[in-house]
Amino acid sequence: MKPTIYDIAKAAGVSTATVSKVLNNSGRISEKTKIKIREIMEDLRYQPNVLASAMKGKGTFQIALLIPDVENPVYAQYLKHIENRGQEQGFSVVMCCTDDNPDKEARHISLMRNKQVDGFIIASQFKNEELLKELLEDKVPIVLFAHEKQDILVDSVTVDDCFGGVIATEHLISLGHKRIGIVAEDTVSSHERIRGYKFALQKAELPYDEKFIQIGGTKMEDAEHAAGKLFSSANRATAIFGTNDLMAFGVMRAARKHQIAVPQELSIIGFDNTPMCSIVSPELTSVAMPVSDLGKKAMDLIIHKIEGNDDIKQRILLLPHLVVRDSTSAI
Amino acid sequence: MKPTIYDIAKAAGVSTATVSKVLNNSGRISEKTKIKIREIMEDLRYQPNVLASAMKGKGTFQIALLIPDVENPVYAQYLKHIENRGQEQGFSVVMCCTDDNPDKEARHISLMRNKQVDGFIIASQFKNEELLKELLEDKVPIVLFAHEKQDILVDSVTVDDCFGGVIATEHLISLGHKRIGIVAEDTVSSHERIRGYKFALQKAELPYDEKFIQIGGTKMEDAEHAAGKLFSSANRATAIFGTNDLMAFGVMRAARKHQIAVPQELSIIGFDNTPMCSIVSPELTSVAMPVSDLGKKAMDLIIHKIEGNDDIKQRILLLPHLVVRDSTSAI
DNA sequence: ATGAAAGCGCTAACAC
DNA sequence: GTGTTAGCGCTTTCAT
Repeated sequence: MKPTIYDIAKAAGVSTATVSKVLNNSGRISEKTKIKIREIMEDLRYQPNVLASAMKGKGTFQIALLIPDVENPVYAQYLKHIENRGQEQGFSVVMCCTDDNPDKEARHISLMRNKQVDGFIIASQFKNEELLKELLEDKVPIVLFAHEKQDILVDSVTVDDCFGGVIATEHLISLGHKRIGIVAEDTVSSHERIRGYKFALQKAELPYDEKFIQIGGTKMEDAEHAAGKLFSSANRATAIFGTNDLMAFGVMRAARKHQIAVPQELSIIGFDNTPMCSIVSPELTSVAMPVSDLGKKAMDLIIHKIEGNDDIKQRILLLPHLVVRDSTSAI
Repeated sequence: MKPTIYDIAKAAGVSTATVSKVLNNSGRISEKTKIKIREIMEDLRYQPNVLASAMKGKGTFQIALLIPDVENPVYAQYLKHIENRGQEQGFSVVMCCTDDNPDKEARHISLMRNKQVDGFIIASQFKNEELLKELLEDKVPIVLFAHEKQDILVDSVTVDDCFGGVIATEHLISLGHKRIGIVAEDTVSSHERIRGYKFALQKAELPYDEKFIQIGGTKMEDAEHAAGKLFSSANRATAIFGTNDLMAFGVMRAARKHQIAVPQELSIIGFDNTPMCSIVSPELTSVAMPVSDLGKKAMDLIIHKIEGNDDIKQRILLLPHLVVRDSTSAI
């Protein structure tokens, strides 16, 4: 059997209270007994049972991470860096894949509460606002990751999508492009990125033209199709901003089919800087989120809340940066 | 405060034992009280505390999954399907990224044991055989995933890499290729795949030639470089088998640099069938593991062990299949 | 500086 | 059918 504090106490000829105190180094214990107890713990290979201590209110040191789909490299990155920081801080992360399905979200949340995780990092859309509010009311530590709820008082760590749209567009503009198309999926983030695009155009005093904007499905095929439309119009765009890498890959594929040379005849830029960017040819220029910092911030913030600092709510917004590769060039 | 069985018991005018019994529907309880108690639970939104029940030996319904790096799409897939099956069976998965670092492996294992996870699915190399044996001795439920230890008595769920090598090679042979190169990383799986390659050659009575085999680093650049060597030799290979997709991408890139047309002048086949296969151009033919089944089997097996069936050890070997795309063609 | 004891929320053996 | 009760392994007042 695994030894318990009782075994240690008995072996050391002290009470369990004393053992517990050296374990948490709380209370006042003489150096001597402290050392002795530590030795005995080593000898017996004592490992405290986190469950028991959790039951006394110390927490499980686990947080639940809700994401739609790990297979999506963007989310895999989130997970990686969140887990990584958790590891450093002694917190484990329990994976909850939601498939963007509100029922699954609800089930996971409920299950995780029963399992007494200390908090939640939510990186899925989380349509169920009722549930979210309920959690917030129950003072469950929550951090929204990579998308905020504009209308709810909740902590969040996100990337500044609008700014990302700005730098992507400015990069293209600086290369001399004036007719810049967009291929986007219909999500909040995408719309923010498009907002940045408009902003940059305006700043450069370039006209904004609806016909350059294609908003559609989330799959590469959707993007491919959308790009096709963009190509067929007269006076077509010389550059296209895909609001995520997958969109951009769809555009690349369409260009190939239409025999349009990238980047000579068409510049393409993506968003997310997934590992695939350097695998395709030409390598894809993309806007990179500071995923590692995002993950770190999110974990730190949730721990902060777990430790009882339910002070002020905060929205942390990190800035993305540009990674120039071979898919963009001067006109 | 969250209600406990006590609250339920009091509200129903029964003892906690009765409540516990309807919770686990064990023992004999009259339909009437059963219904009544259930109602009260609903009303009070009672949620059992898993920790408390775990302390009584019922388990935490958590399993720890050790993988080297989630960012690698292959591992992300494993995670996805394992989590998925866990969800169906009421088990959560705790993520442990090891970076293939034995220290991290050991730390995770120790931490997870303190947190009382019910079992481990290990999908990282796990160099630390001492530790593994120790766990096995302690009767900790363990399933090795995607790589076995030939010399240790432990359950495992893996794909038949050798067979994968066979079908990849046979595909190439059936297309008329006779000089087939290999670009591989130096891992157990890769060597198995190469073994399959040799086997297929032999079966087709084709000569095996050392000079076609390049074994090197795990990065795409390594593969690119290795492919370069393969190209420079006289009477060069007409097809190359990359023992995983990344290797194959490296080969594709080298081909592009050397102006060798794929698949017209060179057929390329990968292994793992990662999502990237359909993003690159030409789309990559690859050997696909039945990841979903693998994940399911692994989860089912670990649950089986957790439930106390420490009967016989088993090695489950699933067969991969070929996914033909555009990177391979007749000579 | 150390210990006794109560109890976290639940389960299960045993009693009635 | 239902209740009593003794813990699971730990923490934490409150005594001493």
